[in-house]
Amino acid sequence: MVSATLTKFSDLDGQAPFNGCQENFKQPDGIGKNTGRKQRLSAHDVLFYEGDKAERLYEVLRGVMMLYKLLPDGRRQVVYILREGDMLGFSNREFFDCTAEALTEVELQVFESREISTSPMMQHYVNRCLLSQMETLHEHTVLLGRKSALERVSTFLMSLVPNRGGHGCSGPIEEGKPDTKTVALSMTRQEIADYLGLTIETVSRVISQLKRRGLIKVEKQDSIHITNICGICQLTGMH
Amino acid sequence: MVSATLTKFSDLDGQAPFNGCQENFKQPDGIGKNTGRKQRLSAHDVLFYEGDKAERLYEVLRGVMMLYKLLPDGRRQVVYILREGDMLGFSNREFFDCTAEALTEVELQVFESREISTSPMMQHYVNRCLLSQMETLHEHTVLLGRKSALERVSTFLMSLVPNRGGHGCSGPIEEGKPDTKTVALSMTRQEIADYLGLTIETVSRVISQLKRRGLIKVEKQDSIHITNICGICQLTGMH
DNA sequence: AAAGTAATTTGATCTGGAACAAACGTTTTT
DNA sequence: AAAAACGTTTGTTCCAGATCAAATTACTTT
Repeated sequence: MVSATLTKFSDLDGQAPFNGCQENFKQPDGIGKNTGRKQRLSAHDVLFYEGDKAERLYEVLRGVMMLYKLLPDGRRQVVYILREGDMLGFSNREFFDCTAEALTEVELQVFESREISTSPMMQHYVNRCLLSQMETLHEHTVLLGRKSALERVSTFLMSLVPNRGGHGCSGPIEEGKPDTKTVALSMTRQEIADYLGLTIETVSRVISQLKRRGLIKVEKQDSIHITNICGICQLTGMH
Repeated sequence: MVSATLTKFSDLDGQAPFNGCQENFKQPDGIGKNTGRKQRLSAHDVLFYEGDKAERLYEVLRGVMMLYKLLPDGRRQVVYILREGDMLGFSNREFFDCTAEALTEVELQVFESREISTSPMMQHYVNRCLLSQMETLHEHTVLLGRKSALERVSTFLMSLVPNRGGHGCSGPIEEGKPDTKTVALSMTRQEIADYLGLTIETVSRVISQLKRRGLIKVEKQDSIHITNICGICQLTGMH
């Protein structure tokens, strides 16, 4: 059994003791853009398109990415947001079912698919990763299927507060600690709208409403200071 | 590498050649309701609740189940429909994130979690299973976030037509073969509504509309004869 | 088969969020 | 620094789907 505390896939290489792992994973980076094992992306670069051949896995070392799907008429749904430590590039079939695009500058660790399938340890790690993503997707399904616009945006904001994302804000806050946090959205209003199943206008209106209610302050367009985390939390529909 | 054509987890036991598998999986059933390795459920029986301790995996051998989540005020979202060959009971944490309920009579194969984690072959199978569920969830995310009621119900009906569920109905149909199929919903209107993020009334109205348009015939409440599969397919928003 | 119960359909009205439109900020280009 | 381009906010109108309310149909039970 792999330790439950592992949080980085790329840390596995040094220790993977059994089977597979014919190659050494960590390599010096720098040979151009895709240096064999590391890759850099600028904001809005596409890593792969839906329908592309799936032959590599990636781990986000730095930055934020999104997975999305398009309908033929151009409607878009962002299905997942990937942050540091998250993996992407899994596929059931030969081809990707989503497009992967960078939201910010991104640094990736690159793995060939066969590197994974020959190492039980890595497979186990991938498994945990999939399970965690599945749980997030279940939560998001509830958001899209059953929550109001106010609840959606509040849930989204809470997901950006470390350690409060999932089922945070249970009960009153520790004495002395201010119930306050500045979060980076790393997404435009359009991207947030496409993630939350809303329009850009509705996202903007809800943010304005939260501002008016004194729960948040918009510092820069993509940086929000939450002045009352618990207050936002009460609006997520989960309490 | 495990053969890509495996479709049943419970078939693995006979062949699993390496490691783990200290026990023989298939056992005679019949000792009461939960016979160690098999389990039967009646329609609307709950297999496990959200928050229950997660220590077993299940494979659906017969029947249909659903996974759902509830909000504190009673709103429900069905997040996944499980059919023959599907697995459930995965969990990232110690506890289940969803409730699992039978929609019809169900027969399950039961596995202890540690049986899985000690067999790389089974882990690999579980992995494929997770990836397939992930892909379905991505599709469903698009449905919930971006599709109209008509598109949602049409997509749902198409998912019940074997081999046409995902990206079916590409181009014209083979000569001679009638573009027709009777499908069992195995769900009430309320369950369908909670799956599609709609109300019971909207689901009913869309079904009536499809009936009026001559695309389907409602044979029994939960049995629908699709008289023009291609016609329904055109309404899914994916063509 | 009749009575009772539950699920579904249909009708009428209401409303949250979409769509359209314009004004306002912010960043980039020249 | 002015102009252009882009993203965001705010205002107005509209409509798809929710909500509320019966009526109808399908199952159970007796």
